[in-house]
Amino acid sequence: MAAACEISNVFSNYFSAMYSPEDPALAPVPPAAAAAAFGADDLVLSLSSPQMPPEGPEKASWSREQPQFWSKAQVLDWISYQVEKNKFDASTIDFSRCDMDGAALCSCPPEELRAVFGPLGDQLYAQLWSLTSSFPDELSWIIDLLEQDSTSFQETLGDPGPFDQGSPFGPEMPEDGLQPSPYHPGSYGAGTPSPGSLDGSTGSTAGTGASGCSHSSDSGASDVDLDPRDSKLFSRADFPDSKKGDPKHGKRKRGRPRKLSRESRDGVEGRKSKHAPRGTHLWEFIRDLLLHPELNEGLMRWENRQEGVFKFLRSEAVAQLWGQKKKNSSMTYEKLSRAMRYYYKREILERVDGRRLVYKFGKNSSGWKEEEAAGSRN
DNA sequence: CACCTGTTTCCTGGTT
DNA sequence: GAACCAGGAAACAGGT
Repeated sequence: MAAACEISNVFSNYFSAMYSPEDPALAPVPPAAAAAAFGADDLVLSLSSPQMPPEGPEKASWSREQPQFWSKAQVLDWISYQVEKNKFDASTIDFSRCDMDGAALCSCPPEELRAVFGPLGDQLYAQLWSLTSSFPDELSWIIDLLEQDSTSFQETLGDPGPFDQGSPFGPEMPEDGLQPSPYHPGSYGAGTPSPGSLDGSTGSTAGTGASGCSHSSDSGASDVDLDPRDSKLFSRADFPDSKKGDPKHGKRKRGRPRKLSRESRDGVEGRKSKHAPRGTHLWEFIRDLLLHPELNEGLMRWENRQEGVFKFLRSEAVAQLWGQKKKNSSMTYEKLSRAMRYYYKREILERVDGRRLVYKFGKNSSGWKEEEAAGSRN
């Protein structure tokens, strides 16, 4: 968090060093201003409306033009906006390589962006793409990664070897449940790409998504929550009035709020065929996290592998990750845990009384046992 | 289109 | 008081 707080300073210094503030049109929106425009809580990953610039009088100049036509200042402005929004540790950025205009930026291959921005590079690339074209599915690259990983993971369940006990994170997972990973708590993944195929992507996925708040105007929202009556797009923290117990309507109605009609949604955003493929159930997602420390990064751990007992180490982070998988940025541990509790009845999970954040796989779950994982999937 | 499943979202109330 | 836990209620999305 401290790193995130320093971002403003880092960029301010850099901007003031590079540009004099004589051109107000090009003067970058101070991150603080952007933050104010959004509300502090919105400085999280807003993957699916990443291009949404700060609103209001301070509206960013880059938002009015195609990236190809951005000036260097606008490029920096945009980068600063992304960094701030993602609470990325700006100190890891090689600023000397940020001196480019929009055209140069657009011609940067993802590897180059990754080299300059680290884990944020993939994100920037995606955002840039979404700005330059009508990027059809903003989160798909991340979700695809997760899906791919899930698939390959399923396919290689027969060889869980290094992931089971002896994961790259294994040694950092002391039984006391303290923060094991080398990355910064609270910004997991952002600084330390996992080894393996997901590397920065997973890191940035998790890191950004979990970097603090459980809501943003992102994919989940952009996907379906655009109904102005639905307070979710401008969710609770932004509009105190829309909080539970909306003063206008007294107590809030029970149950899940209605969402935007399908037609309206399609009008808003021509989504590609979506189909959360079956098989991506919550308990499987949890199981996969446990079996696959590369995705896990200290989010959860086995308490007793033989018994199928596990514990959430960073409950909100797991919820964020689940939310990202489901393209739902407003996922919280509260909600995730409700879904988990439904598994008790179905005996996919068993209760573990008296232990917080601890669950146990039940007899109707599968694939988590060492034998199952070690053998083929049957 | 109805129905089912698996969540998701909220809520009240209790516990740690 | 915050973070969890429990579980009811209702809505939603995808599948059949």
